[in-house]
Amino acid sequence: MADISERKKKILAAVVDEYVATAEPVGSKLLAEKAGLRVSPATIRNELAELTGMGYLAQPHTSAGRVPTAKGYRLYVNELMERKPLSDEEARTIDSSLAQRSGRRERMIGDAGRLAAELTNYPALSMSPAGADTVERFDLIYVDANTFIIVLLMRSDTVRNKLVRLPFSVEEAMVRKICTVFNANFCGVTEAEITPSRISAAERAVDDSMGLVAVVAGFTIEALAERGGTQATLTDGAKLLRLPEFRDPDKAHSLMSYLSDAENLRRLPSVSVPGNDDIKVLIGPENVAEELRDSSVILAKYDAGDGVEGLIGVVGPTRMDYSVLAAKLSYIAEGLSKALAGGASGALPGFGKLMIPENNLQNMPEKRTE
Amino acid sequence: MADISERKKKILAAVVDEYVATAEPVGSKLLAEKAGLRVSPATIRNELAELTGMGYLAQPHTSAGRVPTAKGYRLYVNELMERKPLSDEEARTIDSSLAQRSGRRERMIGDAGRLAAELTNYPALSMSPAGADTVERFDLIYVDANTFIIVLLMRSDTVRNKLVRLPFSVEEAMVRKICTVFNANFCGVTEAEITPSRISAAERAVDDSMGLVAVVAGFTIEALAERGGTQATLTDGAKLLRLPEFRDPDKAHSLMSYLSDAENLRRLPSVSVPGNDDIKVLIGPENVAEELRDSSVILAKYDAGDGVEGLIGVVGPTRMDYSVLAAKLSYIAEGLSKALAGGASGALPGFGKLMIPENNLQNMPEKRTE
DNA sequence: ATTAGCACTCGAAAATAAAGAGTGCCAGCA
DNA sequence: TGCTGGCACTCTTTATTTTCGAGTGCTAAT
Repeated sequence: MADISERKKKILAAVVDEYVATAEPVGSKLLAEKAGLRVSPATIRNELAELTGMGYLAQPHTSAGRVPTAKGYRLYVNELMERKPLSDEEARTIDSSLAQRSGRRERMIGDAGRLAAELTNYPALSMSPAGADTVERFDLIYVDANTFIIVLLMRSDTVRNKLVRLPFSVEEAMVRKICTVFNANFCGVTEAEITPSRISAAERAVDDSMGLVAVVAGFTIEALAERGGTQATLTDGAKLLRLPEFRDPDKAHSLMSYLSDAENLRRLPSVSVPGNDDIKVLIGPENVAEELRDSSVILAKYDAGDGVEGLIGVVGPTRMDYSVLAAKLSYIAEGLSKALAGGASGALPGFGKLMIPENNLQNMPEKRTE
Repeated sequence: MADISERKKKILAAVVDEYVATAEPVGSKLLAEKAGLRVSPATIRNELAELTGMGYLAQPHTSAGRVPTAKGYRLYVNELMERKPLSDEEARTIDSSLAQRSGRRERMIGDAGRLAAELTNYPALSMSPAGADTVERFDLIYVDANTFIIVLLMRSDTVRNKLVRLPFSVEEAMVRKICTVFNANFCGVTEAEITPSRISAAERAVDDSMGLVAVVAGFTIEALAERGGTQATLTDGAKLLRLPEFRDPDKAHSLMSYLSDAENLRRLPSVSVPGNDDIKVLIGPENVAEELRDSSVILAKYDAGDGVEGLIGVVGPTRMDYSVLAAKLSYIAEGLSKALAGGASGALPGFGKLMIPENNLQNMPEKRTE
């Protein structure tokens, strides 16, 4: 890959930059002007022909300008592109947006996705692959004779709960006993380890003939299963339609349908690609899915705490400004990591910010500026 | 509106049916065959001309067939269309899909949306306008010296919680005291009623100098605000792109962008229209938003319990099969009402179904058949 | 009132023509 | 050997024209 002249690199970079900006195949004449080289179009043409032969460029038809191939983009991303730093203003926008909401973790991740979509003008996707979670502590709140609440404090510092209404009555002591048993036997346990036999054992231990233990265990399993799977969401898919490469409704439809299934999103980042590890770029055919063959995905890692890693990124055509997108996404990911570390699990969340008066005086729910 | 001959009605209905099916303007010859009338195309032409004059039909250009106007659709929806009952098979599909998931309320509503989208092949929207909620009961779970969990049991039978980590330590007694005070003073209270003065009073009552009361109050406000607003989501927006009327990418973009803002969705059903009250049909220009001017929305009411009403529906072009869509949506809405009433708040949720073994043996999360 | 007949309109699709951008290659020049 | 200007050629894009046909509105006859 390094067996490529300096001048060719410069030309390739210029082609990519130009094509990314205009979406039109770029020709020798334009390059002669724009690329910093002081050579004639004819010379450029020779170089272009060679680059095409090497597979970095392609031409839509015999008599058109050149367009980068996936291989061309790959080289560009790995070696050529200059890492553009964010403008101060953008950095500030991101900082403040992320600082604003120190709410629940899921919500912050969702918000980060929205932010990414807004800032990049591409559909954003956000994933939080919670590693196998476990219950840290069980609480059963006895409400009345036929109502109690299950509260699970998870190792991931999230809390799950469920209100249970019974068609018969139980005594508070019973609820307490169940709680104790669960805390003794099901803390730190993974989903797979909640076996029917262990449940029966617990049932015997508390002398439960009414299936209460089963209810609590069922909910626990549910909570673990939900946390165990990666959450993946797409924000603002409509933004695709603005792009010239998706003016063909069939293409747009195929891609958008594909992306609207969360299952597909989850599978997305499974490919491994050369290059930086904090930011992952999947270019066109590097994607496994047929539907993504002429689209690219840029993903940035963030740290969701406890060593769990999430991803936030954008989807778009192969023709994207990888350098600025990568910069923006890294910055967002970094900010998100900090926000999650600082806010959600560390010190008292937004202690200064959550104070009542301000919060309550602007009491219209969910006012977002867009 | 009733000043319209029986034959005209028949013809109008035929035009609508045909146009809905084919998306092509329909002409006199076809109508002469399809509509049950035993008259010649020429006669039909006369009638068509009159219907056009009355504003029920329009022709795209001088020499094309007729297309229903919004007014035409309105008449069709209100008087003409035959309420087609669902096929047994469809009914069964819906029943079983809804019965399957007896999870949390929000989840069920979301699932119903997905079901609607799948069954109708249109983007679905689901809204749950929870009326002003209040807290029924506060619980503070003391975890360790600098951690506790806030658990709010709401009147709507949902539970909200938050994990609080403190940068200093508190005693269990203190947490208990705060809990007592909140239960005494903030149960059944709306968001607006949580005033700074009441909070200060509570702070004095428990001798809180560290802002713990403020944290709990802040979370309470947040929970109330969130519940108070209508939740609205769109499922499967990509389905729009399959329709001929959205082959124009600009149209598609405009509508999809509009729909991807939840705020817009919330505003949607504010118009009141003539006709049945359980199912609401907004036809083209009856919609307030510019972006919806040549689209229609069909919404069915469901009962989310406690007299709170939600909506579930679909969005599409004005050319939709209102009768079958209305039927499907009513059925889903009805089923959802039952499911919510029976499962979530009534008896023990899915007592038989939630049993452990089956649930745990198929332990791959979220396997949905699609 | 209904119908057959017919001239007419107007869009969609097909056919044709013109324009333009960019290439590849060759021959000349440093 | 590498660069450059020149030039013929290719192939898309766009515009223009032509053709075709579906559907109408009107009139006159039943």
